[in-house]
Amino acid sequence: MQISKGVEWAVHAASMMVALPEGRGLKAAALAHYHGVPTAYMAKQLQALSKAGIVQSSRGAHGGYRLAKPATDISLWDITAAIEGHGPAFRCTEIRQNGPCGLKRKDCRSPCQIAAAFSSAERAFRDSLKAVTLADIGLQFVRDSEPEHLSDIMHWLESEVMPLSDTP
Amino acid sequence: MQISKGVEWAVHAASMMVALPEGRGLKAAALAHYHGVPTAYMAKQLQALSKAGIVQSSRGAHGGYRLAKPATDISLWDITAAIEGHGPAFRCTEIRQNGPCGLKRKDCRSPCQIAAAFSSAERAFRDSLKAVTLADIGLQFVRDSEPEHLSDIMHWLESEVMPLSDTP
DNA sequence: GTTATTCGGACATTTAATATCCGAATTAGG
DNA sequence: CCTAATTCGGATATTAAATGTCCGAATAAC
Ligand code: SF4
Ligand code: SF4
Repeated sequence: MQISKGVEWAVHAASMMVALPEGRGLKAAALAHYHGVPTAYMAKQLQALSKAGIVQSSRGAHGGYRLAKPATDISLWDITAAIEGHGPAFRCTEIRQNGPCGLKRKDCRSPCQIAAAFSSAERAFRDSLKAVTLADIGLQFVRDSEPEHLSDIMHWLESEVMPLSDTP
Repeated sequence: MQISKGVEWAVHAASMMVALPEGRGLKAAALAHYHGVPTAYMAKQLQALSKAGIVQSSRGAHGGYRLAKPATDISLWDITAAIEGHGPAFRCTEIRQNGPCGLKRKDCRSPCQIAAAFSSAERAFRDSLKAVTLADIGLQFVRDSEPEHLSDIMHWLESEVMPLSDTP
């Protein structure tokens, strides 16, 4: 019942990419250094986002990552699922088929009330995260931050994002 | 983002206790054997339920477990929290304080939008599980099961529950 | 008081999360 | 066109957590 901390890192990295100019990217090392986390492990999360089609990667010199689609089309659930997997949190092991009063497999066609209740709770969790997009996060962040802090970030971005190829 | 399978076992065990006659109990070994799971590990889950005040335990000869309060007052969330802990699934490591543009601690008094979104999603999850009680599970189980199967269970219960002390 | 029985917490083992490394692929530049 | 620099990608260690096991403390029957 713990969410991997890689999810937190991935969300932060993706949020940073929202502010990127069109056709530019950020390399994994820069994102890791900015957030003060191990480079190789941050790269692993970006890899997962890439496989899920959330970010686009360019290899070789002047390569890096950028968002693969508009920020309004990327929800927090998309990122969470990309890192943690799409499988359900409550894993039923069908122990009702065990023991002295075990049911036959044919009597287990429909999930029991217990499994249904957890499934419903997880759906509520997912729907809540699906309602929040990276665009929302970015907008609120700009609103709530000190102008001075935003200026620092823009400055850092320019120093890292400048030398980038625009070919996809 | 995985729920321990101990939760599944604990819910099954607690559901079984709903059917117990007043003042009777079931020992850990019986519950474990009935569900076809390791005895000692099932005992561990029951221990957690006991500490959380969900079940009451009696030691010594003819000891065992019984529900500590009415089935209508025990929700699936109560059981889940007893096994998995009450802490949040999304653990914020405050990485916004790291790196070249790190914020000062005093600027982090309020949680950011990311943490707030996950907190809200978890609340939705909890509320959904809180709405389902052991009484609901028991009632639906009786409705959906074959009479033959219920008869088997009653038979087994009588053979296990008979020799029990009624002193708390 | 003795003994049989059961829960309780302390102790191994296995699995998953965390962190790291080096090769494959691509591009810039000559 | 070829080379070298650079970056991503998957395979590989390490650490933490979940899973599974054991024996002592406590209780009740006799
Ligand atoms: S009865 Fe429900 S929770 Fe139990 S094993 Fe079957 S589907 Fe899973
Ligand atoms: S910005 Fe939000 S998610 Fe990131 S470290 Fe701070 S509270 Fe956590």
